[in-house]
Amino acid sequence: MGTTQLETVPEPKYWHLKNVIGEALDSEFSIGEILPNERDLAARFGVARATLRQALEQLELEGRLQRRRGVGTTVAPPRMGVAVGSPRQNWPGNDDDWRTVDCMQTLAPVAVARLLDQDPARTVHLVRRSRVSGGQPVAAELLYVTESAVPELSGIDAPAGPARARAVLRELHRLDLEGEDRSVELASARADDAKELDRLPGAPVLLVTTRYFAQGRTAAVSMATYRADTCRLTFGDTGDVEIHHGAERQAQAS
Amino acid sequence: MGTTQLETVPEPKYWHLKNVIGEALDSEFSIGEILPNERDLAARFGVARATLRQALEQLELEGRLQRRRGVGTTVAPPRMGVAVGSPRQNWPGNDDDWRTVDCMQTLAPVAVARLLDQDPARTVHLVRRSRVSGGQPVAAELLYVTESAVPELSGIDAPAGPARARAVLRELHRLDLEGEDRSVELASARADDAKELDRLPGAPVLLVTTRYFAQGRTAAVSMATYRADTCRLTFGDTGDVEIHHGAERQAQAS
DNA sequence: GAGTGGTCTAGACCACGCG
DNA sequence: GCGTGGTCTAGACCACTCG
Repeated sequence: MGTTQLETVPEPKYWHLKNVIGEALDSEFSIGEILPNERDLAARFGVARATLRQALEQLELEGRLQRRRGVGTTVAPPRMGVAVGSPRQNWPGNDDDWRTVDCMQTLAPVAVARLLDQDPARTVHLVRRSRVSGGQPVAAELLYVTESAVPELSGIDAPAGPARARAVLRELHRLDLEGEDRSVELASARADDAKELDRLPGAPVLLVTTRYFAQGRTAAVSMATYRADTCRLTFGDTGDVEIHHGAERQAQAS
Repeated sequence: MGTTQLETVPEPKYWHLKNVIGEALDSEFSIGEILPNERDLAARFGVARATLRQALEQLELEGRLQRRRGVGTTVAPPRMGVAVGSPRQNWPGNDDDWRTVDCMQTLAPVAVARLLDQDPARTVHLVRRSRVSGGQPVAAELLYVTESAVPELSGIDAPAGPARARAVLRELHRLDLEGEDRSVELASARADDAKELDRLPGAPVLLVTTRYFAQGRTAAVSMATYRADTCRLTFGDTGDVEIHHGAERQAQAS
């Protein structure tokens, strides 16, 4: 990465900087390599640190850099493809790479109650799961299950921990899944999700909301929060993929 | 929106600010209403403008605010649900809300050539389309079509404009679509896409990459860039949706 | 304790939209 | 021309990680 002077064009400096550094990442750095620290980089490019940071933020958003406080900035590996709802990915049974955390009985937020098409005053089972892929935490999920979908659990009072969560998932799995309904949007990580995903609060995430239908009703709603910097969500019945990576930058470059 | 003092906790000011303003948006503002300008707001909350801006940026990322240079900051309407690939949404025929822009013959970027499983030295048809929903531009698409998928066009030399684009789509539509393959990831808008989407370069977008299979091969690849601030991508065969909105904030609030 | 990224400040000027 | 948000600066201090 040279000490190149920025041009004097009307384009923002941070935009140039982002492109210059982005190209340097492709040609002069390898995955996992650590960059010089922000103060040095800023001095080298002759800009204020805040400006340099604006460029790095963009590159991090695009999944090309990873920054950790107290450690440094490293070159990120290509985003990993994470399968979302191809062959009933999340419907229990395939505990693939989901780790069941715990379970409690609570009131669903009104927005979730609406998705469940249920009275907000009725309690639901709330199962928390987290998904790990390639050794990295990639998603935190809140799974809201209506009590009517898993009636056998009404009497059970297992401790509100993993055991109970597994019981709920087991009962849920007994149902015939009739369909699902999904949406994806950009959000920022809530404090607790951020912690679980090893990010700072407010980090960009992809919020995947799924409704599961069974017995002619909405049986459960999942709100899964995926790290936007490290994940590429994949859909589709052909479960191969993993072609598309790294070099896609050239298709998307300015 | 009061002149509330920020607490003296170790949480970042901009995070508090974001929450405070976010709550004010729900309770004291209506959609489309304009907020006081940044300098006033910063003074009112007793913070530097940069700090206030950090909070507003987050809210904009979450689709709750809309900021336009030279105009001001307004309260954004709830994100619109945009159907992505339920009943062959993009496969020609349904010109739904897609507007065909133009078409040219060019070399595909190597990443796209790889997705097409084709020699990067072979040219492709590149159709540009843009999608409008609710009067707003929501997506810009680059559709790469292999020449072998639409052989009838080899001899044609219509002017490289909309007419030619429509011809390509027409031929493409003749094929039997055998399957598709989709991925969604966060990206930042390239300069030209940004312009088309009425955003600044680098604005956060959802990049939807789709491979279309026909005749046992990959016939086309679409790279569609959706505004992340205004769109919620919806999937699934039950094409209703539009329940889930606004109030979901309570499900996602810190 | 040294070094990193994260937050925050108080200014300045620029680019754009609109009357 | 005025007011808006967008960019940029040069500093300061904080929170975290690690040797």
